[in-house]
Amino acid sequence: MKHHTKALDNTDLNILAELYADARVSNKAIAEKVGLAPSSCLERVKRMQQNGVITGSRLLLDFNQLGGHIQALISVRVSDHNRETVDKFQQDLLPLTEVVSVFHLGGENDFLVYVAVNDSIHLRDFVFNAITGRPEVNHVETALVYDFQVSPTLPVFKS
Amino acid sequence: MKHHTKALDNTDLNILAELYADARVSNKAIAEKVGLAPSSCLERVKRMQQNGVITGSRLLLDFNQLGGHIQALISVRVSDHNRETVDKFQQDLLPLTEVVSVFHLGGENDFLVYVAVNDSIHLRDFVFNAITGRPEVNHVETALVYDFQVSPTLPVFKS
DNA sequence: GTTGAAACAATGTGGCG
DNA sequence: CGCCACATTGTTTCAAC
Repeated sequence: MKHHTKALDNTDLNILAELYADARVSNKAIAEKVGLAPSSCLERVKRMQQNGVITGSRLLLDFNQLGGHIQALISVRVSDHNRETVDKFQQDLLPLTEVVSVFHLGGENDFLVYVAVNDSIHLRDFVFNAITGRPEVNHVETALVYDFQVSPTLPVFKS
Repeated sequence: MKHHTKALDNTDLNILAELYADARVSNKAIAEKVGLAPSSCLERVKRMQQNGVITGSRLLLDFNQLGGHIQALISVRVSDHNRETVDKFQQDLLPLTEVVSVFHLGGENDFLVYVAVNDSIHLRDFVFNAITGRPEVNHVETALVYDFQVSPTLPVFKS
């Protein structure tokens, strides 16, 4: 995935900052903000998609209004840390409709699974069916998510 | 924030699913997918933004290619669970450039702070300056994030 | 919700520094 | 080589139904 490319310049980072704050902003608006012609700006965005710097975009939603009244983070420890076991866990869990995201961690817990579900019955079912039912799973701990906030600004990294 | 509105219908959910998978998809493409005229589709998207169902959109980025070679989840316990303490913690942390997102949790840990930083020196500095330096913070534990994956599909909730 | 027209944005080409 | 201007194509948006 390391598509050996030239480093991003400051204009690239400015473009990413605009898109990070609002992924639906128009190319023309970005171009104005960063001081480029629309065609040049679009060229850079396309290039960053090709390079894999930009990997996609997501909507932020109020899951509560959609019926997802419970959100939880499930900490999971597995008995076996082979690459196959780890990859399979992620690949099995990510497509499940309840799953929003999956972290693979170093440290005490191996995974953190962020889920959104209807209600506590649905949460319990999910944990039994998708997590504790797996033979490699050793330890599970579920914490309710009261609030989840995403920064609107791109992290800045020193060159 | 509960803008008492009519429930979302199935077409609304289909629109959200399209935008969730790719927030930059064009309105015309959504309209085609869900079988609506572009004008009606746009009207629904606007309505859902007004209602607060759609709260924003973000780019997904490869932080590594941006120089964010270390990502971590910092678990934090605070000594005081008043609303003011909790709100202030989130409000102080979210604007920091290293912070990607903040979970407020029930359970043993009160917060989980997801950060992306340059290197381990930067991580150590962040933890000292932004977390352990706070008087209300009781307990801190940092876990490296080896991998983070976001589901491309919207959770489905039973009506 | 739809249609259709006008305004606007995205995108490809060629030329300039 | 990257940027810009311009022309073409496609998209958004609004009014009328």
